Amino acid sequence: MEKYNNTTYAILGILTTGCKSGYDIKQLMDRSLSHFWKISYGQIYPTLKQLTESELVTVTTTTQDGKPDRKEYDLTSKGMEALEKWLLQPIEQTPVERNEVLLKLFFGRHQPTDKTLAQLEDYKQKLVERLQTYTSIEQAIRTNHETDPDAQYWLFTLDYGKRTTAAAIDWCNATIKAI
Amino acid sequence: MEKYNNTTYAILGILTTGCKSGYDIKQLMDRSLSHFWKISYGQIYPTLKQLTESELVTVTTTTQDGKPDRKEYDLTSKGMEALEKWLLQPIEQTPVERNEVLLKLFFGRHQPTDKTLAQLEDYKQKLVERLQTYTSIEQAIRTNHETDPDAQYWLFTLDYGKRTTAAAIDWCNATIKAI
DNA sequence: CATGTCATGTAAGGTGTTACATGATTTC
DNA sequence: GAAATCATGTAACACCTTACATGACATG
Repeated sequence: MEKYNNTTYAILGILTTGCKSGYDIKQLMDRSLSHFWKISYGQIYPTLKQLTESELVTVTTTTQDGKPDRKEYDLTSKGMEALEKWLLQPIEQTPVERNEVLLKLFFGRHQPTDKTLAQLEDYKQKLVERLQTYTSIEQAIRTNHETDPDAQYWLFTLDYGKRTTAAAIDWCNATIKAI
Repeated sequence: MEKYNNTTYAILGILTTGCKSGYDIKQLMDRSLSHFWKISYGQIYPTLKQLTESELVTVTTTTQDGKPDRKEYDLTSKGMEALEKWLLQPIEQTPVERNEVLLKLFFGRHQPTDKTLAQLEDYKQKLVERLQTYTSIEQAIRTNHETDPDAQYWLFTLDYGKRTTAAAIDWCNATIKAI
């Protein structure tokens, strides 16, 4: 069995949720996975093509009136197997999150203090907005997917985002005070 | 003035701390910036070459007895200006941290519960180890760089790592209970 | 005598984004 | 009439890691 990268498995996984087209996949990603996995069309379409060639998915073109043609993708049993196998693989190593704010703060000595503070305030605001986004997503899942068997897991991942973001906001406040 | 990527500025910044060679830069990165910025030699050496060509740094080859030759890089005034200018630029957008654990958990419905729990336990352990690493780095900074004017800022970035990691550990515990 | 440290560098390949191209329909 | 939504796709380029190549000295 070939090996694929995580993004490919993400697409495979999303196809189990009812999303069928490249467009659908992008929608769900932006709405529900965006806080820990984000990809562009430039990745989605070529990956779907590749998955079709490897026979992990099949494709059907459907015509709709008033809307453009769609290509609908469905997992094959081989595709489902590949997904399940990947899920069971242990996670190698958590890659480092690159943080531009921390990078600049690391060299904060070469910057006027008021600029450093302004940057921290700005970052804090972005984090607060992010936290609000998470709350919106949470609401959306609770109302639109109440009976969805996936909902529970989706809320777990959201909770992660909420907790770590809240911790980052606390850090902003503490650091602003300390400077 | 040309534009460079953040990694290039990271290298420029590290050159202000007393590190002078590519090897030194890698050392400091691994020891002090590794929790929010990590790069390989495959990036460092070509970047130093490029910075020399752009005249942001100068290079001197020094011979040492018992050790290989070293190339020592020094910031030029043009280089220092570029660094300061970059520090003042506002941060565009915080990129999304890709998290394989969350990605798999998102599709947790297709995995046996005991496997999901095992993965969370594993992740938790890695986070605990990471927290310990941060504490070691903190100790190292407090003892080796007590009088260093950079130390304060380095400790701020470490505090970020500690707080967000602790929040992630809390999340692990809560999620393990909830499943 | 094997491993670790010090030290520099390149080539190949993977991964990803951005910008562009195309075009119909619906909503304000 | 403009903008948003729906929908697919490619080419160019940016960025980065891994593996390899080289070699001396020090430590156990």
